[in-house]
Parts: sequence; C-alpha cells; structure tokens
Amino acid sequence: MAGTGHADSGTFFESVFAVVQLVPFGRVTSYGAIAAFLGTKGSARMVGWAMNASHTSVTRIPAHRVVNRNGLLTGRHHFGSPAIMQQLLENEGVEVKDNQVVRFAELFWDPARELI
DNA sequence: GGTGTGACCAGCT
DNA sequence: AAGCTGGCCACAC
Repeated sequence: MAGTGHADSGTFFESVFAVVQLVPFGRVTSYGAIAAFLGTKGSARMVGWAMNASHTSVTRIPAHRVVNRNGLLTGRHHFGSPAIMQQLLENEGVEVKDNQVVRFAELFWDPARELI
C-alpha cells in the first residue's frame, strides 16, 4: 500500500504483467490486444506505460514479446540498448527484420483468443 | 488536487 | 497517399 515505490501497488500493472508472463515462448502479442483483454480497449498506451514499469517489478517481464499492432519493436529503446529486444526475440526463434517481427500474424498470440 | 506524460490506436485532413 | 491530431486511462510530481 501507500505506493511509495512498489510498482505492484497497482492492479492494472499486475494484470498487464500477468498477461505478458503468460505469453508462450517464441510468441508475441500487441499492446492493444492486452488492453482489450483487460477491458481497457483504447488504453493501449497504458499497457506500454505498464511495461515501462515492468523493470520495476520484481518479476521478470518478457516485454520483448510485446510489440505494437504492426509488429514493430517500438519499445526496443527502453531495454537499455535498442538491440536487446531484437536479440531476445531472435533468441526465441522469432525472426526480426527492420525492427519488425517477421510473420507477426502467425506468431501473434492473442490472450482473448487463445488464453481463454 | 490538478497537470503532464506515455513502448498506442484509429480516424480525419 | 501520407502525416498528424485526438482520445483513452493510469501513474508521477
């Protein structure tokens, strides 16, 4: 309580973290999909903002599996190095080219469709 | 307590 | 066709 620094103080963040952690290995999802799954459709920005706090969470969040609707690695700059996100994705077998996930439609993991 | 911002999305010009 | 603005909600100062 008294969120003085504990990022887990918020429910929304925990929900986002939980969904991201549920993303299978070698799969990717989008901010809007998570937002829609949480019921806050249109608030995809909050998901991205939650990801920003993901590194504050004690739990390791595979934020590299979260990309924008176009499959573009928009948040690559927030990993400390712009190449880390792509490196992590390629490490999982996800091919990335031009900061974009190849076969994004096939690797796309929708929580509202597969998680249920 | 109000204002600003943010790793987006979709629509309008 | 392409660029930009608005809108959405939650967190920090």
